[in-house]
Amino acid sequence: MAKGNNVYKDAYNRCLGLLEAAGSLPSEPELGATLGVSRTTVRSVLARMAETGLIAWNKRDKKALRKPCPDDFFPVAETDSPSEIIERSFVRRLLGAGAEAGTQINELELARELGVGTTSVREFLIRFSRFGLIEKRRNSHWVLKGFTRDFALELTEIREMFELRSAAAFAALPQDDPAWAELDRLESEHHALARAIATRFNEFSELDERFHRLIHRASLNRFIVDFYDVIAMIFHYHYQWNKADERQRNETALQEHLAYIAALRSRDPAKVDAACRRHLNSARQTLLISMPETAGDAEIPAE
Amino acid sequence: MAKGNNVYKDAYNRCLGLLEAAGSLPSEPELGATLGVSRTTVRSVLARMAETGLIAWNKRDKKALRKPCPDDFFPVAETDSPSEIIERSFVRRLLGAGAEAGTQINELELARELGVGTTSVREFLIRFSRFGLIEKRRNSHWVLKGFTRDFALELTEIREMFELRSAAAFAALPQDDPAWAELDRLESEHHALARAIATRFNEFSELDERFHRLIHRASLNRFIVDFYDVIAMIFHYHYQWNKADERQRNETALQEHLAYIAALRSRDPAKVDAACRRHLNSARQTLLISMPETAGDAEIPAE
DNA sequence: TTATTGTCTTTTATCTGGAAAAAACAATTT
DNA sequence: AAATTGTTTTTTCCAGATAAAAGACAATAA
Repeated sequence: MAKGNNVYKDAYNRCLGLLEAAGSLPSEPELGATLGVSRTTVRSVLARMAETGLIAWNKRDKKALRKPCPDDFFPVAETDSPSEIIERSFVRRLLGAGAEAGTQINELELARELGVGTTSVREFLIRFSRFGLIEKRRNSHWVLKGFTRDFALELTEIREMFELRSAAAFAALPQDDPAWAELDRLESEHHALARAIATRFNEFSELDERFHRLIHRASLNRFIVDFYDVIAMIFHYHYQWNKADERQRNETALQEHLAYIAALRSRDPAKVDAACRRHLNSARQTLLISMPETAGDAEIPAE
Repeated sequence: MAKGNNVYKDAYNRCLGLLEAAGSLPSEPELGATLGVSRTTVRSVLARMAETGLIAWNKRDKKALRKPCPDDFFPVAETDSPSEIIERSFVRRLLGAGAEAGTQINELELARELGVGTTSVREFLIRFSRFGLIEKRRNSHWVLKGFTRDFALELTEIREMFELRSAAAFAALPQDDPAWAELDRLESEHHALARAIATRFNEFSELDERFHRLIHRASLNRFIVDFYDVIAMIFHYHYQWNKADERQRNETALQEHLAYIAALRSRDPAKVDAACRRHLNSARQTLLISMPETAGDAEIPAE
């Protein structure tokens, strides 16, 4: 037993999408670039597509012979890498119930439950430790620190410090910096979403992340930029199953973003600071309200 | 092949020290606590000590029979875990020369050169990635970002932000907080070292770390506390072979610490801020001056 | 009783092996 | 020539195995 072939399966599934849209496929290197995989994987994908009669593959020609049907796709469960499987399942437990602070984490047990090797679990835990939710006892087990109110407060404290600084840096960016064009684009997306907020409110979180990452990037500081991963992880998973008031919450945040964007454009430090503070305050409130009062009494969502 | 026995060897060596100092050894659990290992390891240590005629071990009695001689110690090279071996050697290269930004890191090659398994190398790289000096390409190699001037500036920017906030929090600590007593203790150590600075200047860096960690802890924020690990790593390794002006540098810093401590005691936010700024400024200057102008032209110290 | 020792079980740390994926190289095709 | 395809080599990813170390339980001594 060795490496799984999830990269291939995932690339294959995505390639089916491309095929359906275009009717034929580009060169191997180009395909590799768009799918984010090597040519070796691209060729495996093409080989199978030819085999199953999806395309006629002759050197440069890759014409679609028929539309992909649902059966052509690999089951999504098989397109995840062990590390993705572990992350989803681990974070779900962690942010959900039954995650009393102080609980110890057993690598072997986790590996068995999830059907992955211990190496993957270990590597995941090491990677995950930077989020400040678990801690290692030297030569011994990991300990859960818990997704507590304290954690949320510590997280938001840093976030506010970093974002205020980034926003100030953003406002000071020269007029020809590409970030301004990117901000324009994001603003239009905000307006578009605002017009259809009643039905598309669930698209906000992705926009939110792109917006804040853009701001953070203006800091030109890798530690600030990287820290946004922690925030994004928490928001991504926590709100995924905490849908209370989602629509209202997103609508408010969207309007705050628009005000924030206007402030950035004004390039007036005081206005930027005020708009940024207002938004971060409400983001903090939203997070705190949606959290269990004491660790461990949140609802666990069905898998 | 499996796990090495470096924990045992290291514990054994340290236990020889205890034996020499005390003439006899305490109970197994107590010994385990002082050495930071389990009873299982303690018993292996005792067993060997009995075998080699160092102690007479009969249940509760563990009397020294003779003084440990140099031959009794395991070679220090054998007391390091693979992960420690990798860290030292990797960081040495990284902060030294031949570490052009953009260079790619080969797990297999590194493992072979250092005589360790690839798993250890992988785990090390994952752990090390939080320092912001390397970056992973998905499904591919790691890339060196380099110990550059930019890195130093980004690092110090965060450090200053965090420490100013921590220092303010420290000054606001209630009078009965144990941190004040700890500060008193550190102050005396500073005074003691100041009196003997001519000969003991090299003891400063350890004191420096303890002092700054104490300050940072007052933030009560795990992200701030954890970030000090990045700073400590850089200072630890970088200054280990950059000894230019070490004495003068340490003497200046020591005096700045004393002023900083006095400011904290005054509990006057403006004074704290000023003293903290002064020290951080000179720390930044020191780091920048001691760095190669362009990445890769530093001297590599002999191993 | 309570701490300590003796023994047994579980878990971690690390190496190895091998398939998947990437990367490098060579041969074609436009 | 420049890009694309065909082929070979290298490297990563991950499961499995195992000795070391930790932890748990039982027996014994103070």
